[in-house]
Parts: sequence; structure tokens; C-alpha cells
Amino acid sequence: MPIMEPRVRAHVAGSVSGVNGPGSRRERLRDETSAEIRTTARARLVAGGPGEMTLRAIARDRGMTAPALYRYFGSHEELYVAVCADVLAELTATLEKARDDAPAGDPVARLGATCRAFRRWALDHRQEFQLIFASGAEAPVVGGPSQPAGPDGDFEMSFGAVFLGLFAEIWQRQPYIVPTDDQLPPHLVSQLRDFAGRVDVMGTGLPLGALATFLGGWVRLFGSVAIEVFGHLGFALDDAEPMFEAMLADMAAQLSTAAR
Amino acid sequence: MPIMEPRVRAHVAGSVSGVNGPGSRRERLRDETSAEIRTTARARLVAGGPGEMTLRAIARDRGMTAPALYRYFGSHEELYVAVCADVLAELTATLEKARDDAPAGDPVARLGATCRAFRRWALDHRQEFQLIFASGAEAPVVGGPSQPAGPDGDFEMSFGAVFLGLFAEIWQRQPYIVPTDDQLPPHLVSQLRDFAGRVDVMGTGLPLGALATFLGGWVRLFGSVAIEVFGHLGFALDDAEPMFEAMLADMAAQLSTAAR
DNA sequence: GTTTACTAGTAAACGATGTTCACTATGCTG
DNA sequence: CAGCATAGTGAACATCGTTTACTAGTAAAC
Repeated sequence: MPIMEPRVRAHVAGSVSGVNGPGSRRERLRDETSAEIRTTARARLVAGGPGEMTLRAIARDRGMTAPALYRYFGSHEELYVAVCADVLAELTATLEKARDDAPAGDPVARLGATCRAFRRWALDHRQEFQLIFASGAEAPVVGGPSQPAGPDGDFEMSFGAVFLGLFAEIWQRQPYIVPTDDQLPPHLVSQLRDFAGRVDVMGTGLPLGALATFLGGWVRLFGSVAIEVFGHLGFALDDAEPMFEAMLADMAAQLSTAAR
Repeated sequence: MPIMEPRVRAHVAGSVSGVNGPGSRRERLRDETSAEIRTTARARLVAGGPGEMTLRAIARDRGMTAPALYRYFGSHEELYVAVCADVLAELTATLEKARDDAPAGDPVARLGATCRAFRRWALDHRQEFQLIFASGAEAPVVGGPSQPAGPDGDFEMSFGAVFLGLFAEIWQRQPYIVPTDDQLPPHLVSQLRDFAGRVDVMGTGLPLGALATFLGGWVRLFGSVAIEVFGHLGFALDDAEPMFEAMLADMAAQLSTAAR
């Protein structure tokens, strides 16, 4: 009598003995089915909101029964986060493409293009945006298990790095005016120092003030997009693009103030 | 045989004939029970998230059975929005109190206090904040049924007016520098004109540029609070207060640039 | 090549949920 | 007092997440 039941064992790594490992036919089919399930789930999400993303309905759409899904995901919640990961990966890819389609020599323009792509994606994928950015599942807090961009433990970073990278790029090409450390509130300085230590893999030697500028930009970008997607500008505007562009222009101006 | 069943009739306006109208004992008890149900629902919300806000559990908490709740709310959804309305009213009251506790002669300080109260309330009521501001139920769009601040048809305005009123107050006391109409993108100007027409009840003669400043402030405020509550700053900071204060200071500075 | 082990899948069942329907007290109204 | 609207119950239905047998098919082992 084996210690682990077959089903559980299957969840560990596909197989425990033999050469049924990665690349095998079984493994491939399994991954395909898993991807199709996540796609079906996402289709239901965009069609009718998270409430329609039910195991039974997803299985029905695929011509299966609900318990079969448990071969691929340990619970409804697990499928949920898998879809989140998919969506986040897609968003990241979208942003990277927008960045790379912009002229390589003009990092500020690259940042602008990436920001616009973020807004466009959010407006075109409201359900997904809500799923990712307004979920009760709060992103891992700062002092987390310190996994260095693990499997997908660090939720945010995968695509947050796109923006941070752009800020670093801009800084390296042409430093802009940033507050000196003693112009920043001490409590912010210490937090920024920790943060810099955690992401110094970039090794770009960004001053803390530049990190503060980055975070400020992230706040403005996220805020502008979120307020529009959540409909909290609709009481005044039916098209928030001009305000978004004004925000971008302001940000670009701030990042174009030659510091030397 | 009556055209409408009793239960439905009860939902119309409490009673259709007789003097069982407002103020009657029945009516009072009914309103009390309704309020208790909403309170119970909200307690479950803060305790375990929206997923715990189930009709049967709420009824159980109150020592009733689920179908009884249908005497008070036509559906789960209806109870849901009733709780939203309660929360929004509480938030509005909190903001108004913060505003009125600040020195009457310094509207900029009053705005600052109100903004801080907004952030504080959001952090102390994360579930409620999420319920109200990140719900898929998008607030009524701009060109809505044009109900003039109806029963609670216009979701946002009840508390958005607090901020708009403060901006008007500041402007009246000491106008600040705002862009002229021809400095704004035309598409924004036309939208602002519509908006001004819709809220001119204030009759303060705010220029469109001041409305743009107000909206910009609302974007920054909401964005700063939302990004913190949703945990999308946690990857860098564990306490976003310094950044929030910096944002407030910047806003205050902008509103203190005497225009004449 | 047969046997063995594992895999993906099904069917049935349990408890919980939103909702409806038939029914019963209770208290207001004429 | 007679009549009726109201607040509430209990049973039922469909759906959901999840667990537990169980079965057919496929890969691996001897």
C-alpha cells in the first residue's frame, strides 16, 4: 500500500519514478489540457464576471464533469490564481511589446508607450484588470519570504520590473532632478533603502530619490487607470483619455529635467 | 383575487391603502429590522469578506430563516447594494465630520484633513472600501438617466460633492492658478462644460480649469488610497504614509498659488 | 507480451447556497 | 369582532464546491 494516493502523487510533479518526467507525451497532454481549462475559465470570466467562473460550468463548456478538473487544480481557488497568473503574464508581455515597439533611443517615449499600453489593456480587459488588481488576495507584503522572483511567488514584480527597468533606463541615459536623501522624509528613506537592497539586482545605482520618483509614477499610473476602469470618473467624464495624457505629459516633463 | 400578491405589494411602498404609511408602528419595526439585517450583513463582510455575506448565514446570525429576508430585500443582490449604500453614507459622514473639525477659515487645511480621513477610513475599512470602489457594478455613467441626485441613484455624488465643495470653497476664498480653457485639450473642455452644467447647482462659477484641477486631485487621491488598500505598493513600502503626505503637500501647494 | 501501475475521467453523494412556494400565526384595520 | 396584510417557517429545486468510489485506457516493468 503506497503512502500517497495516486491522485496526490500526480499533483506533486507529474510522476515520481520512471522517465515519465518533463517532455513525455503524458506531460505534454496534461499541460495542454490545463491550459485549455484556464482559457475556458478566462472566457467565462470576461463573458459574465467572476461569478460565472464556476468549476461545473467550466467543465461543462469543455464536455467534462467537474471532478475531473481536480486532476489539474487542487481547488477552485487554485484554478483562480492560475488564471490570475496567466493574465498577469499576458499583461507583462503586452507591456514589453509596447516598450520594444517604441524607439529604442528614447526611453521616455518608451515609458509613455508602455503606460498607454497599460491603460489600453486595462480598458480592453476590465474583468481581468479587476481580477488582478482589485482582488482581496493582497499581494505579498514587503517583508515576505524573500523569494528572489520565485516561480510566481512575487506577484507584482514580474511586470512591475518593466516599469522600474524603464525608469532605470531613463536615469542612465539622462539623469533627471530628484530629491536628495535629506529632502525626503526619513521614514521614506529607510524604506527606500530596504527596497533598493531588495532589487539591486539591477545594479544601476539609482539614487533613493529616483526610486521615490518611480514609485510616485507608479501611483499616478495605477491610480489613473484604476479610477477609470472602476468607473469613478464617469460622474464627470465619459472619456478620460485627455486627463490621462495630461498626466503622462506631466510625468514626461518631470523625467526630462536634465540634472547635469 | 388581487392583481399583486401581498409580498410584492409590501415591497412597493410599505402599504398601499389605509394609514399604515410612514410613521406607523409596523413601518418603524420594519425599518429597524431592515437596518439590523444590513448591519449583520456588514459584520459578516468585515469578518470574512464578501464570500461570507450569504443570505442563509445572515439569517442564521439573526435567528431567522433565509426566506424571511425576502420580506426586506428582493434578492441577495438587493441586500448587497443596500449595504453599499449604508457604507457610502457612513463614509460621507466621516468625511464631512473631518472637514468640519478642521479650522473653518482654512479651506486648504480642511481639504487636507478630509483627504487624510479618506485614507484612514479606507485603511480601517478595507473590505468596505473594496466593496464600494472596486465592485464590478460600475457607477452610473455620465449620460445617465439624469436623475438629480436621486434617492441614491447617483452613487458617487453624495460624497464626491464633499470634495468638489471643498475645491469650490478654496477657489472662492483665494483663486489659484488654473489653466485657461484654450490651454486644455478641446475634448476635455467640452466634457468639463457638460459636467459644469450638471453640477452648477453649486453656482460658484468655477472656471473649467478649476474643475480639471478638482478632477486631477480626485484622481490622485483615489489612486493613492486605492493602490495602498489593494496592496500594490507593498512590494516596495510597508507604510505608504510618507508618500501620501507628499502627494497632499504637492496638492496643497498647487492650490495655494495665488492667481490674483 | 503479458502484467502491473498509474492516469484521466465518470457517477453518485454531501453540505451549502439563492430562490420559490405553500402555509401559519400575529397583529392592524374597518 | 371579522377580515386581511404581514412576518415568518418549512419543504423543495437547481446550482455550486468537494469527496469518494469506481472504470477504462495507457505507459512502464518484468
